[in-house]
Amino acid sequence: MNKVRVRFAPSPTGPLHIGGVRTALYNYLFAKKNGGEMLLRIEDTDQTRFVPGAEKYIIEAFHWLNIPFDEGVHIGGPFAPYKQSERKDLYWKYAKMLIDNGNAYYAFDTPEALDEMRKSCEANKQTFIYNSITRKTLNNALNLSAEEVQQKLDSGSHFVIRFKMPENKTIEMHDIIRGQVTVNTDTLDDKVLFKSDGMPTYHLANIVDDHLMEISHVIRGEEWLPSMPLHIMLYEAFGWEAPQFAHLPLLLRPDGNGKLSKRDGDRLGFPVFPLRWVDPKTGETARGYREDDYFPEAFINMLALLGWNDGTEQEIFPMEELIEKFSLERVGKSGAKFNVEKAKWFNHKYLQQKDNAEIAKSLMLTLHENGVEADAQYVEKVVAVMKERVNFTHEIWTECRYMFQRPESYDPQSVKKRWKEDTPQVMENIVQLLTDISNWKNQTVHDALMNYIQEHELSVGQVMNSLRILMVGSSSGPDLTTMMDLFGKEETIERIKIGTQSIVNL
RNA sequence: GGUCCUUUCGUCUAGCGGUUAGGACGUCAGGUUUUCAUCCUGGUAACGGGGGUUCGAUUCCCCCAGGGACUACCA
Repeated sequence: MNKVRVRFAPSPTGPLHIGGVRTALYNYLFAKKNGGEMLLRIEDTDQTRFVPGAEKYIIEAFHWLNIPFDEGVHIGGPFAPYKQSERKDLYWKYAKMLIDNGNAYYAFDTPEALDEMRKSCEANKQTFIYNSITRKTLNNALNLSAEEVQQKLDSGSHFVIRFKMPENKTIEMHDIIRGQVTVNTDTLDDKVLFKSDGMPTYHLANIVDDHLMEISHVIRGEEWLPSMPLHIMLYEAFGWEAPQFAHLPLLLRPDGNGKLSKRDGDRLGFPVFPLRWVDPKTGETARGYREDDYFPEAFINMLALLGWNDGTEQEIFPMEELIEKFSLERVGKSGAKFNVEKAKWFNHKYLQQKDNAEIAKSLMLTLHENGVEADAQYVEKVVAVMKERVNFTHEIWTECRYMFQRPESYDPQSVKKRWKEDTPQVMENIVQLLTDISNWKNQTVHDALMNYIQEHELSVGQVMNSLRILMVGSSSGPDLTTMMDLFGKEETIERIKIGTQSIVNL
């Protein structure tokens, strides 16, 4: 087998969505598994759809994901340039080559005329196909003399170049994921290869570049399956060896039907993009996994398992293991609905494995943004006790503010349930008791409280939960004396005093 | 409408002719905990329908139905 070379070839028409990320990921895994290379090529042959910032976004996304390319627009390489608009001059030669060998022809039909025909066919419940039958009656070189064609070209008439699809030919193709796929050429049309604006279409540019860049495997989304026959025919027309194809199943919407799309994220409350995206025209923003505080490793792990598994019951795979175990043969055939809960679960799993100091570092940023300055060592200790309780780093702040700030209010329900007539008196005694503790530690505080409770024949739950309300503001949170240990003696006593006063005043 | 792809618990999936159809997320119940969460244990829940082939089909074939993609001088 030739060297494995794959490509990821997005169009810079907007942010990369997670389906695209998964396609790139599978390309990457496949390449690395087989000791091959992966390149990033920008397919910007449609000038009208160009979105500024999209290319930068794509590169940044892969940087965040820690998926490196071996060659590409951003790093160059032996087959540069890697942007199709910069390769523009090259495609004409290949289009001409197909004309010369009879596999393509000039066509002069106007878009309006074709539109008209499509409409009238539709009205008659028929499908207009520009193919071996209809091409005989249309405005193209096949129906004109060489002189007429030359005259049109010389006079600067707008033209396109179309592929001359053979008549009634059965094409049998092989897809690594889907196996044998068979199509009859009569259902296909004479696709435009070269547009009147002087740019190639996707089909031409893609085939030419894949060939020139020595791509061995084309791994792409299933939306491209219908054009696989055209692409195979193109390789044949050029006399080139075609790469192997693998068409990945699509990522579907979690609720209803259809392909996962840009809008779904906001509606359903989860990002469909790796990074936050701000539309340069409208200013609209779309959430990103990075900004939602997912670990890139967790995000990748989740995505990898959406359509692939290694046949065992393992679900947590670090990147190295994904590379080691990945195979296209084990990629599923049917579309997968995206599930946010599972995504969160993956992040939870990765959070538990992470180093506390590292989490603390990131948490400090969140704290800082919220105007909280905390000691790094303290934050790390908080992380150690709190991380198992949350899915995301930032939740150690949003869900556990009491670890950094005194409660601002006291949950009425909890107070009603736990706060009794004699509680203020008990708290006053406890303040005294705690004040006398010289060796402030989880254990000593715990023992002191337990002794007090026993001596006064109080209920453990009653006392501890009242204290918890004063520490946290509600009936939740980690082990009480662990928390008190973290807070320190002074803060603990302050919280008891302040809280008791506030509740009494209610 | 046409073409192609696809179809196992609510979701992601294992299964590649003979299984009590397994796992994970979710959900429910119980346990652990001074609370909540985590965690642990257990339960719930699936082969779209109809024909074949076969001693035997979730598994192979055909038809239907559902779902998806494509059907542009967009990728």
